[in-house]
Amino acid sequence: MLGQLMPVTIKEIAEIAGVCHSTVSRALHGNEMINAGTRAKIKRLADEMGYVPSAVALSLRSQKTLTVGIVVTSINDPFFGRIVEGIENVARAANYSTFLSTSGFGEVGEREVVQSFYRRRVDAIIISSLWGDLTLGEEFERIKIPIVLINNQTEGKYLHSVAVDDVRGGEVATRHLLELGHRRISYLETKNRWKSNRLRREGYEKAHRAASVPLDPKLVIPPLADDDVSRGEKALEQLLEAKATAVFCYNDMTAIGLMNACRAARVRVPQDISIVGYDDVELTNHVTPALTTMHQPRRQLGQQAMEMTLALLAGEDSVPDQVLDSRLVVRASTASPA
Amino acid sequence: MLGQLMPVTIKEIAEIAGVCHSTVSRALHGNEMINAGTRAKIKRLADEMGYVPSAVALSLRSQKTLTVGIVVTSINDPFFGRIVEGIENVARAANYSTFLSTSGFGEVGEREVVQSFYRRRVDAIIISSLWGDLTLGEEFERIKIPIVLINNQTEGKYLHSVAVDDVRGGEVATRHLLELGHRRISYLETKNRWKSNRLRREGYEKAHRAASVPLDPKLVIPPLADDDVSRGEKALEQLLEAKATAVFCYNDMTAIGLMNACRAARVRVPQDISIVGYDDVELTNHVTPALTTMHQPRRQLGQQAMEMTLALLAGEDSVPDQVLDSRLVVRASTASPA
DNA sequence: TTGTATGCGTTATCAT
DNA sequence: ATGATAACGCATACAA
Repeated sequence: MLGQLMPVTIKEIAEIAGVCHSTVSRALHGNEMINAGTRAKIKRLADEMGYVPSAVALSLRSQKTLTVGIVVTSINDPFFGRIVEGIENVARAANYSTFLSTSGFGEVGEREVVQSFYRRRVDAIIISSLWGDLTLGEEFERIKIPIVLINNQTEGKYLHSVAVDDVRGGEVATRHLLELGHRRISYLETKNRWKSNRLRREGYEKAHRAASVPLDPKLVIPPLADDDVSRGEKALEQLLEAKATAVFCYNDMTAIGLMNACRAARVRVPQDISIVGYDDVELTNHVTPALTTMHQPRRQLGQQAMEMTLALLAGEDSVPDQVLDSRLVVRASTASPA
Repeated sequence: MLGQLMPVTIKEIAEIAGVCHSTVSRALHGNEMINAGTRAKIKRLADEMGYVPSAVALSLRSQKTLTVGIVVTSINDPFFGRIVEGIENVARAANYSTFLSTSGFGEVGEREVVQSFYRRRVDAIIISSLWGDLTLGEEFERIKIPIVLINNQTEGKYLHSVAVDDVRGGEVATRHLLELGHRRISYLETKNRWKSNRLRREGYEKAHRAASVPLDPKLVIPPLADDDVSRGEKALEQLLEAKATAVFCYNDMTAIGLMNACRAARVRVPQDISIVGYDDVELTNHVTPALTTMHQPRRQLGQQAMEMTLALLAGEDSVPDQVLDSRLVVRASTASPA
């Protein structure tokens, strides 16, 4: 049906113009000394014929593709949407294109994706999805291109990263509850992002120590489900048993699940229990009551990651890891205990 | 093992193996008659050296890049997330990679993106973002590759498309309200997607005619803001003036904006006013009351689009446009009028 | 069975 | 000022 009519090449332009293809190349590039007449003629011709240079050929020759691969666990997750947006904006402004790929949660998916990016000869890779301290290390060892991790979950030091200070985040969130007067504050853990989970819990503990409020292990609720929302929904019972008056949740979706459970059980938020989330997903503004949460600068996370990538690509010697700050957004889901 | 700066090429393997590079190529491809010994040796060598073929070189030679470009207005919009996910899954299974790019809402962004994809020599383009009946037509005219539109907003017939039946969707949503006993039902319009807006309104009118309920032009509320949510928030006053007892909103985000306004004004949903959204974004399940809405099979939309693309790429003669059905999801935001 | 040569589209280094 | 030629990495038609 669609006759794959081939794109115009400089060779074809050259033929019609009655010159050599290298002349066309020069004319189009402009920066050579070339007869003004032929240059004009060739430019006009190229325009008429709808010439668009082949990035493929350019890539082969220059050994640079001007592409970066992005891997996220799920493109649907509202958390990643803004990150990708941030990356894409900076990338586009720098004439880079982005390959997007999802890895799911398994390590296998990640290897596959990285492998595929390597075949494509992307100039760099930005990853916002590491599942654990996987063996992807070897993979990276061989692939000598810049790799930037966003909120990375590994300890490897050979990689560049931009992240939010999770310890501080957990600390600020918890302090907010302490300052409201809460003394029995729960932390609701997650399953699949063990590092940031640990850091936020560290912050949670740190805040308690700073306020000289004793920690009760019973108040740390381990993950009861895979899915973020269900995890929150299933936690209510344990929270009540532990007599918590406030909860700091690993992320917003878990907090929202918990809120659902509270509504169903006629537990009032924030009168009976205060809830703090993490991420500040759009959603948090639209639930009832609006959720108090730690705002993560997600768009900026993506932008910084891409800017670091560009710096690395430009061969800059020292591209320091970035640590961004999250900030508390107080809404309606937290209050002083009864 | 030995990580070198540049990726390994068949030439390098050939040198070490003491054979010609074409022999390596054949050995790696397997389907040629070749000495079993040398094949094994070469394969082992390639493995040891960490050889990964260059997709760039392959593309140049084969004139196929095994890539498709995706353009959406915003990657952050929950509506597009699932669509992209659907595309990506099918694409990856078929060994295609996806370039992702956002166009914003202007036509300029779209041209730019399509242009960039063309330079990259993508094999096809999937667009889920057309702003109007833009002049992108010429652009497509020249680019002789398959283009698949998702929920397209243009009338061009030279393009392929997969869409949800908006007329029927509007009709079903409205009928639901009519069946609940409502007689003054508003339609809340949108701004930047005039075609589907028109179609949903058509469905809205059709349902009224089918039920012999007179239409009141005052009940159709034109867009009062650019942003989806604000549009909903600003509409309440006019709704009350028009004495509407129910509202069919162009999409979920607008419906949620309206719900916010209702809460602020102490207008009870659904007791005082029933609200129906459109899209069934995740969010709708988590607002209070949970939103009744038209479910769009977004993931399937993406999958179908990519499958159509693959069919077109495979040279299939007739690849019919797809029209998917949306279905009503009744939740808590609708009830019979007082 | 394997080596040689060619071309994909482009830029760059030679010549002329 | 411009033409000829090589090179980027790979697959393949043709020769041996």
